[in-house]
This record gives sequence, structure tokens and C-alpha cells, in this order.
Amino acid sequence: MKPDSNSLADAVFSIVSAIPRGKVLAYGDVARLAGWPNHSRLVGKILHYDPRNASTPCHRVVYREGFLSPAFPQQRVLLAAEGVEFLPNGRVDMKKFRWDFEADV
DNA sequence: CGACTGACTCGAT
DNA sequence: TATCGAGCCAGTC
Repeated sequence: MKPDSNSLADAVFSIVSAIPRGKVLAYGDVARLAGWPNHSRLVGKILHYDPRNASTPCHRVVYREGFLSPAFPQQRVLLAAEGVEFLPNGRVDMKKFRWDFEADV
């Protein structure tokens, strides 16, 4: 990603904005790509606090198991608008919609 | 300036 | 197999 990522926030936004439409990532995955493997929580905080979230597909970032953010119910609507399907248990079908960034690279 | 909090994750029971 | 707890550290108030 951007080597000039001064802060985790910068890296996170770069990565999140790079998620293809109709795909989702886990906070931990974003953190790992950003270079902070243990900052899965920070990723969430950044997306939550930073106003740029309006111009960032932060809704494409979910829990590792596909659960959506507890304080971000609209996320489900946004994902649905991108064609992401939800399982009856209220989870994203990670099996099909998790961004296979490892293969994309 | 210092402390609190958390849109998380994984491991252990 | 499911539930519970603790850890991680920077960002925000």
C-alpha cells in the first residue's frame, strides 16, 4: 500500500478504499494488510471516528466471521446494495464475499 | 496532558 | 461444540 502511511488511519483508508465492490474484509485482515496485525480494534475505531468514513467503503469491513458492526446497522443496507448476500443467521456470506486479496495480489 | 475506550480476535474452559 | 475472558495499542475525549 502507500509507504507514506504515517498513521494506521492512512493505511486503513488506503486498504479499505481498495476493497472491490461487492466484497468484504475483516478488521483483522485490514489491520494485517496495513502492517498492524494486532490492531484489528484500531481499524474499527479509525473507521468509526474519522469523518472520511463517508467517502470510504467502511461498510465493506466486517467481523472475521461475517458479523456486522454492532453500532453500524446501515452497514447491512449498504452491503446489500452492493449485491452482498446475507445468511439467515445475519452474517455475510464470507465464503463467497470475503475479498480474496491474497489471490488478487 | 493523561486516562479511557473500543466497528476485534483468538484461545481456553 | 458453545460460551467466556483476556489481550492488543493507538486514537479520542
